[in-house]
Amino acid sequence: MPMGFEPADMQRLDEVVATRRKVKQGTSLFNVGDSFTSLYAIRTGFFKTSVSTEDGREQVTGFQMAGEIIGLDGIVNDNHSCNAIALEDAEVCVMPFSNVEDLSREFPVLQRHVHKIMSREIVRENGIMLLLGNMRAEERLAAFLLNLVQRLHARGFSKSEMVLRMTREEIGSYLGLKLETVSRTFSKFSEDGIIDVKQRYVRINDPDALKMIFNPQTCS
Amino acid sequence: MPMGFEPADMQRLDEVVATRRKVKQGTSLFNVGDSFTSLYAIRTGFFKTSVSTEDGREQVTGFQMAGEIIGLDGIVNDNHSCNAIALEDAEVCVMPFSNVEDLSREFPVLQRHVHKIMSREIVRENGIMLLLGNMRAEERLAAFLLNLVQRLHARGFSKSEMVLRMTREEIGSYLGLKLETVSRTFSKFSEDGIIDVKQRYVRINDPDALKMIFNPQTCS
DNA sequence: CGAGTTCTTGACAGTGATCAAGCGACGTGG
DNA sequence: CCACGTCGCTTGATCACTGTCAAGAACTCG
Repeated sequence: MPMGFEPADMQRLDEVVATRRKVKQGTSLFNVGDSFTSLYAIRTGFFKTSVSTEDGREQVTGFQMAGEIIGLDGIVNDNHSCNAIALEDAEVCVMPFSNVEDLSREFPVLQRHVHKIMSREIVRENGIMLLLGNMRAEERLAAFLLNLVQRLHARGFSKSEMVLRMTREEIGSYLGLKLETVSRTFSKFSEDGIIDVKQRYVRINDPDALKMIFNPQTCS
Repeated sequence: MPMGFEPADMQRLDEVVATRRKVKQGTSLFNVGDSFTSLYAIRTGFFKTSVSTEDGREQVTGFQMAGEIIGLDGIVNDNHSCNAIALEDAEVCVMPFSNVEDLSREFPVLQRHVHKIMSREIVRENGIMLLLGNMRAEERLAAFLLNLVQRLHARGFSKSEMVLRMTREEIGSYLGLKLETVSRTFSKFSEDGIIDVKQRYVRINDPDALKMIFNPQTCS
């Protein structure tokens, strides 16, 4: 939720959230073609969003965690254009979009917040396009790990350790790689001592080395 | 501009546009790091937007033509995170974002319009991620040509002919390919009789063949 | 007309995909 | 508690697509 509200307004702003909804691991919050009614704020759990070609090739478009918003894809056509699937048991706040729009007109700070969330998503996707269009496998995975651990750290988790919620195949789909390449790249990072990997568990031993792979200029 | 306005409102809505601005071919409307103040509606001309890695690799994130909106990337951080460069002499309507927000609160139909524009951009980028992550060179170029000619046709141009405003290198950057691969793929399509190419001029002889390459399922 | 840019084409190389096999972890049911 | 089956992960061998390097042609614009 955005900062900068008058306490008196907080109660009104609670009105954006209609209900909560639990989503079991492996089930979808929404799918391509579902009619769009609401945005969802993730309270707990972990999601992936994906789109597909007609012939079944899947592209994971993002991994979302607590505090992030999903469903923005549905606004333009009143139908969702991607799938949102829980990678672990999750709970979301259902925010009917008409409520969001009504209250946005009343509270400029909420209006601004909504605009920033959408703009942030556009900028994030620009970054992924750069990754998919220009980077090599090692750079992609380094960027992915740094991004993930940074977001987890912002939520109070470790700066260097994490348990991945997604499979190698899902990571590969997100990064435009095959699962074997993801696995091999993990192994290489591990052999180089940059990380420790054991299945879903990853420990980053040398974050600077990852940053160097991701971005050789910034010798931080 | 959005449909469904009362004529009486039209005059107020003109207030979103503060000024017009001409942008000469090869110059930028804004660059990474420029402070964000306005969205821009393209009146005439053709733009590319791009982001870069620190070490100078460029990713074209989109090509924009008359009627489309650029600058949405700037909202989240009050700074632009991509470059917008005119590929031909252009003119844009400058829409100070504070005007957009103020009038959005007054006119729900404008508010809805703004939200749809941002959502459309998110969905478009999802599609590019799918292209960059999963498609082969021929599929990427077929998708690109079909998309471009469709947008031009919607603006009253030919359904089958076009003059590209961008170089092979810029197409390649957008599609995650090198310019030589773009050129070779053009040549292959031409040898197969699917298109005629002569430098920037492209004529689509067999749109169905392109659709088949792009999406083998839909045997339209 | 000429310089520079853009495009095409060829030869070769490299990154990551594909195919294949085996291992390890996890969960379920006996 | 253990056996077994499934799913996910790792690793090896080979292949293919696209990238790289290079040269020359065609076009553009001052």
